[in-house]
This record gives sequence, structure tokens and C-alpha cells, in this order.
Amino acid sequence: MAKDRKIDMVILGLLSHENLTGYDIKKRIDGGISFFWKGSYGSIYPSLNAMEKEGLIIRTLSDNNSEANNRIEDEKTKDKETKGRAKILYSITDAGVECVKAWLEDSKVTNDLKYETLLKLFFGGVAETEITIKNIKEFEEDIRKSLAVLKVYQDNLAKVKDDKEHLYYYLTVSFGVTTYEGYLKWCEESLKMLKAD
Amino acid sequence: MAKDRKIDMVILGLLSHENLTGYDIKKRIDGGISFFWKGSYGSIYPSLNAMEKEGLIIRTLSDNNSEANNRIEDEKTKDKETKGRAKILYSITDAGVECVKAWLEDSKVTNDLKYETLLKLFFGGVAETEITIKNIKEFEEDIRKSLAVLKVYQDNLAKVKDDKEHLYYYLTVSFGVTTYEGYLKWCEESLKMLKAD
DNA sequence: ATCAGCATGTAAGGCGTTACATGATTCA
DNA sequence: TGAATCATGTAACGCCTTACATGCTGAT
Repeated sequence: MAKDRKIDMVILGLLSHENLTGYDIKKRIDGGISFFWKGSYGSIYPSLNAMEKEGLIIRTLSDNNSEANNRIEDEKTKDKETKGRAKILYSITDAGVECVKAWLEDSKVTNDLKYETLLKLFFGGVAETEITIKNIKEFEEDIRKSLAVLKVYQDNLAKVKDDKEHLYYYLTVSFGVTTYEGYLKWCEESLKMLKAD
Repeated sequence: MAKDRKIDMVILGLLSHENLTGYDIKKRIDGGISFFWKGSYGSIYPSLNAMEKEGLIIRTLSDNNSEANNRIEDEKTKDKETKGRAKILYSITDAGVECVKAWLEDSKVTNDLKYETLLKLFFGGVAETEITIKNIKEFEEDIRKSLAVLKVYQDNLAKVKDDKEHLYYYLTVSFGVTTYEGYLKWCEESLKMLKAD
């Protein structure tokens, strides 16, 4: 049942949208969801293998240049498609979908936040005020950049948010935009207070 | 140099304010900073022992009912104070303070956020809309409660924020208040959109 | 007398990162 | 030809949590 490894849910969730390789999954994680979740190959590939054994996902042939061939034709399960590349495309099984549903319906959640920025702020009294000001300015700059990226996502998604599938993505990105805007507001006020001594 | 174990910095930071036992440290972490950092005894005690060996902290006699006796009188270093309780009070050394300063001045930070709530939202399309609505409402309720607590902290700290020592605490708590208010705003808007279908 | 809170610690195990190892393909 | 990107995976190691083990103190 994929224990408590949240990475399993991330992968299962992504596969509920489309068939992906481990490499693709990494790209998806690094893309639109990176502001609230991260993952590395070192966790993705082992998770993929474990979930395949559990029957939550299966290897599939890639469907590029053809439609509807979600069946396995090669028992080595290495996709030979266009050339001879070793590429493993995964798709979610019914058991996998049930697993995601069960997780969604389970109301217990753990939001684990580790803000080193805030830690440094909290203990800022140990060093000079200038250090804290510098740290906040750097944080502000990072957020400003991320916010710009998120807003592009948000604008594009706003146009298609009537489609159920995109609404959830839109809401997630909006969460990022709202919180980042809050961060910037806080940065501004804090810098004012610190500069005033 | 306490490697990359962030818990070391949390402890060192707390000890830069006051002398504490491992048990006290746990309480401090669970208190005002729990919204951006967490820690358990299983990480606190080993960290304390490691840092003592590194000379970043030392065992101290508790100074209750007396002033200025920060010297060690008992080589067993178990504080025998009021009764015969085994209680180890730690204080930060100069090396420890330098360590915190070096960390504060190092501009690289890692803010590691794992929002299971957002993960569930992102993949909400797998289940019925009602599930997502329920999940958001639960998140909203949790945030509302935490915000109320934070606001009490903020109000109390606002009164003493002219004092340098308290300003940083005030700013940290304000960060929490600002972001939590943003969360609530987002919850409201999202629920509206989801209910509108 | 019992329970909550004070107080310290260890053991097992889970989760995850970094760095490494390997090799194909595509494009300049 | 060489660099970037695609693509999969392992090994070592680190950090942390959970659960357990132990025992004192103070209040009801």
C-alpha cells in the first residue's frame, strides 16, 4: 500500500494525468509543483520499482506516432520505439488510482515546513542587523523571481480553468502566488522596521 | 563544525538567548517557532551530546535562587540543585556563538516545504470535488486556530518590539501571521470556485 | 495512589539527498 | 567532435521520527 512514502503519491498523482518515464516525472516535479514539493532520482526510481511490484503502476509502450496502443508487446518491457533507446514509460493501474483516492480521502495531512530563512531571522540578534537585512533582501529577490514565474503559469491556467482538470492546477499555483505576495509584503515591512532600528 | 545538521543551529540559536535543558529546548521548539521548524528528542539529545564534544556548548549549573554561578562545581555535571534531580542545563560557548554567526553570514539557505495539503489539492481531480472541498475546509480550520495563537504572540511582542532582542521574534511571528492570513484568503476564494463548479 | 509533567536517552527504521556510474541521442 | 540532454539506476550516508525504556516530582 505504498506505506507513508509521499513520493509514491506524487508519482501516482502525476501518472493519473499522463504516462511518464522516471525522467519525465523528475521534470514535472521540478516544474509547476517545485514550490511545495521536491524529489530526486534517488527517490523516484526506487519508488517506481517498488510500486510496480505492488501493482500500482505498469510499464507501457510509448504511444508516440500512433494512437491507443497501451498494451505491452515486448516482454523485456524496455520500449524499443523510434530507435533502440532504453526508456520505461509507466502508467497507473486501477489499484493505483484506488490508492490515490484512499489517500485523498484520508484527512490526516502533514505539512512539513523547514524555513531556514526564518530560522536565521529568529536568531538574527546574534549578529549585526546588516546581516539580517541582507538575508531578507536575498529572500525577497528569490521570491520575486519565483513569483514572476508562477504568475506566468497562473495567467495561462486562468484561461483554461473552466476545465476541471486544469482548475486544480490553477488553484495550486494560485496558492503559491498568494503566499509569495504575502512574503513580499512581509519583507517590505520588516526591512522598514529593521532600518528604522 | 556541526556539519549541516540544522537542528544544531536551532539549539545554538536558542542557547544564545538563555541556558536550557534538552527538555526546555523541545518546549521552545514546540512553542513560537513550531510553524516553521520542528524537532524531536531523538534529534535534540544526540545533537546536544555531539555539540558538547565539539565545544560549542557546555554543561552549566542552574542559577535558580542565586545569581552568577555559571561555573561547574560538580564533575559529574549532573545538576543536583533543589533536590536530587538529574537535569542538564546547557549554555553556549564563544565557539558556539561564532558558529551561529558564521551560519547567519553564509547566504545559502534551503527552505524545504512539503505541503501535503497542496499535493492533495493538485491531484484532487482523481476523486470527487467534495473530497477536495472537505480537505480545504479542514486546512482552513487548522490555519484559523494557529493564526489565533500566533496573533496572541504577536500582540504581546508588539509591545516590546523596541527591544532588539524581541524585534526578531516579533518579525518571525509576523511572518507567520502574514502567510496564514494569505492562506485563509486563498481558502475562501478556492472554495468559492470549487462550489461554483 | 495515580496521573500529568519533568527529564534523559537509545534503537530501529524510514525517507531522502548527493554523488557516482553508465550510456544513447541530438545538435552545433 | 563535443556538449547538452535524455535516461536509468545504485551506494553511501545523513537526518529525523517513532517507539520504547526509565525514573522523579508534584498535584489531586
